[in-house]
Amino acid sequence: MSVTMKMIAKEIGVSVATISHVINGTKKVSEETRRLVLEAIERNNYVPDMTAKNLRRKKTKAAALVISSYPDNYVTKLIHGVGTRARELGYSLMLVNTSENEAYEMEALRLLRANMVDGIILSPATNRIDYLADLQRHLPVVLVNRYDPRFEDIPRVTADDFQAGYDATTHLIQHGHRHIGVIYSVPHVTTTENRLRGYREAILRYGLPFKESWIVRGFGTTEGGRLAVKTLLQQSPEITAIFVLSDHMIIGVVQELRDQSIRIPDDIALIGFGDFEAAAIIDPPLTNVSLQPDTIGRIAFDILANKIVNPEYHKHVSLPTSLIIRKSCGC
Amino acid sequence: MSVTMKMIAKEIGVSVATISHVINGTKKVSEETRRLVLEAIERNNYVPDMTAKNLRRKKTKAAALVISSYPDNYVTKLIHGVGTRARELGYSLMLVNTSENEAYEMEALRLLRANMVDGIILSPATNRIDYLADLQRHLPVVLVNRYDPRFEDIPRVTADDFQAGYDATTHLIQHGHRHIGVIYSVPHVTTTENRLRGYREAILRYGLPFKESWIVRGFGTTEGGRLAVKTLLQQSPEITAIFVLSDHMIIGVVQELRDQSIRIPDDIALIGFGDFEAAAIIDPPLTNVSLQPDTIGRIAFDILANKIVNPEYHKHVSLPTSLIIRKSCGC
DNA sequence: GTGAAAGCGCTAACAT
DNA sequence: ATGTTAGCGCTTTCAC
Repeated sequence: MSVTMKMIAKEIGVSVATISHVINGTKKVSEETRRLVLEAIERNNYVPDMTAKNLRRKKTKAAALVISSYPDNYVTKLIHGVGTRARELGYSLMLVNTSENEAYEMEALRLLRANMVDGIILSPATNRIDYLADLQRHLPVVLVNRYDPRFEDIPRVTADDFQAGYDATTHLIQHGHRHIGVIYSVPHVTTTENRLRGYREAILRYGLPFKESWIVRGFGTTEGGRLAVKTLLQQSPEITAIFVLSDHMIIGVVQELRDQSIRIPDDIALIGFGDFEAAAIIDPPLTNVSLQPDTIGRIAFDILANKIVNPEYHKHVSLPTSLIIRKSCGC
Repeated sequence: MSVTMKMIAKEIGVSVATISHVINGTKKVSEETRRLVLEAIERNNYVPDMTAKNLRRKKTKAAALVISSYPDNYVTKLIHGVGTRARELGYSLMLVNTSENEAYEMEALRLLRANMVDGIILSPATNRIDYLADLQRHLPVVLVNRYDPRFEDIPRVTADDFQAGYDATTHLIQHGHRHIGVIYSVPHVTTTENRLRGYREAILRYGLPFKESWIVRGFGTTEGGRLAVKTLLQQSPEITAIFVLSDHMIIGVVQELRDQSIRIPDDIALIGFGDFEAAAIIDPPLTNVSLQPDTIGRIAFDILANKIVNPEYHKHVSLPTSLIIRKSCGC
């Protein structure tokens, strides 16, 4: 059995109230008693029970990160950013990976709603997050990456996906490409949609043709990238450049092109989304849109921490992206 | 304010006990009342308060993963494995990254000891984990990757680091290398020590020379790898092959060698530790020891789940590794 | 400066 | 089959 406050109290003949006060510094306690209490705590190796504290205080000093994605480089860094900032601000972090599964997500959210955490950072599986409007009334929520444009009052922090899509596409166009394919992985989310809008905007701007068949969906893994590019090249052999929206997929794309003896960037130029360490030493070095997921995570947690204190707090942040130019684009 | 069981009870004129029983299925309740209760729950959007439940039941159905490492590919996959298995078994997961900081680790463990979780999976910052002997009496703990050989009764799951080190080194030796360097990142942990033992064993076995200066420590990042290889080559120019013990560092190593126009594998052969997606398309493709961190994570959670139910449960698992042979070793 | 006691929202033993 | 009630270990008013 664990030692409780009551036992400590009895042992040194003070009240539990006093002990609580020296632990939390909630009231003045004489130096004498204070020492007595501290010693007893030390001696008994006493640790206050969190479950009791949580129940009584109606807060847990914990937050949850509910993320819906394959464990790629992007997500990894996001988790790291959130986790680090959480620790810095004295919060514990619950991690839920819902693997792009909406049912898991709703179940997790339901569980978290039960006062398990003081707030949630969520990267939802889809844009349709009506249930958030309700959840939000109970619990501070901040969205990362993906959001529902209809709910302007839920704070969010994202990369400027539109601009990133626009910039990457423009870069390809400036290299002379007129038939640019896109491989994305998750449909019906703002990240994908905004990047695609940027892509179309750039194409439109330069008066280039646009074909639905140049946009292909792939499973967000290496193998998924491989398959997707195979499909894309088969149905649209006129393609000379591809914009790949996930860091794991582009690896598969490179593998497949290589297997087919298609040269990068000579035959097909490539730009990826989400930079990662190895990109620089891949053959050829990959040009990527850099997203700073760790910064997104840190900022998201800061916003959450604010919103926990002040539920009215509300802020959107859209972070600039940058194009890390290496060789795969033809530069 | 949240709706409580009591309110539901009053609304439909049954006792809280009954409600608790229909929710938990702990006792037979008539179909009639059951329906009544369920409807009221639905109507009021009632969710049982976890903090109260946790306090009363003295368990949380949550586990913690305390990990002490840079967010490299290895850790990412480990987290994924643990997280997935946790969800499958109905547990929530708290994630604590202690960034190789022993003070953080102890603080986190202290917090977790306060009944926050039912068990802990820990990858400790160092081998000296005396405090674990005590912690373990309060809370089920299973170690991953790293352990303290003196505590045989703490369950653990690791890769067979010794064998992996032995195999990788042997492979290099068979390619004719006689001066093999090692770059590691974290000292005083069994992972590093066992890999190093494997390295020495192989060298001894083949009657090759051994020099302390061939073993160099680097910070476990890309930049750390860069610096370490610079040092290594400077102080021991006779080196013709390097065994790099972390996936991020080897990227820096490749970058640095390339910058110095040192050819891989002709001038320096390379084997890395911990395989990752991009390794296959790096120039040259990297030969790596494959570790299966996700499997380690899954197994660790299974052991923990067992130990939570039966504190006597006790098991060590050492997983086989394999050498993924590509080009950087000279094959 | 210190203590008594109520009560957070549940579960489970016990009574009916 | 259902209800009553005593806590779980803490925090926090209120009294002294």
